[in-house]
Amino acid sequence: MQTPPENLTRDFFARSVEAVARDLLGFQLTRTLDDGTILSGIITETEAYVGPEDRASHAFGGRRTARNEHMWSQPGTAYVYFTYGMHHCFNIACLREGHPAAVLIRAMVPTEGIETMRTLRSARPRKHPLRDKDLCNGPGKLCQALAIDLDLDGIDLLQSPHLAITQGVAVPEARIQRTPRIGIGSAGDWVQKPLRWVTRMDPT
DNA sequence: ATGACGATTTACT
DNA sequence: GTAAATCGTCATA
Repeated sequence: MQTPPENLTRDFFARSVEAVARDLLGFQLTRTLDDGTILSGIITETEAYVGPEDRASHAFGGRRTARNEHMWSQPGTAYVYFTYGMHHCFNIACLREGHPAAVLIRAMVPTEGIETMRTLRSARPRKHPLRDKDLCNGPGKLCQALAIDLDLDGIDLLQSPHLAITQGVAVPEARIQRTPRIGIGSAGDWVQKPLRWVTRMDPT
């Protein structure tokens, strides 16, 4: 019998977004649907959006709008946005209230509720059946697989019955790769900064 | 009011 | 590798 996963504290998110992005690797993300279905997985890829100085951030230059309001919220708040007319992305606010920093959760390895995730990911007709490894290996895919949409924008991850993060396995530095962020068009110096963290959950 | 664009994904050549 | 899908958001007017 294992001890239940330890819930995170506010302090975990009240740190630099880089530290949180790194430490979230290996942690468990759990979504509870309204019908009680549990969906969860182990986080394997994150990105940090640092603050007003970050040209790739929605909050660059101190922009504060209805969409990105929850980047500015207290640490542990979900920031969910809709993009490309069809995808959602899930982030978590970090550091402190009033400072727009957030970690984008880009990918996870699904561990529970896989068949439900496959159904959610196949809402639209699909050419080929989805392999497990393709369910949550991208920020839009992960949101679709977990039924994360704007309803969850602004929720507190330390309080929500719908979405939670719990401590998982420690991931050693040797298993972590840092790279520039994905999909950043033009953001000057910020394009190249190594603000993406990736790990592999399968043995090498 | 309008237009360009996007922290993406999928299918096709 | 290239392109289409698809629409809310934001800056400009």
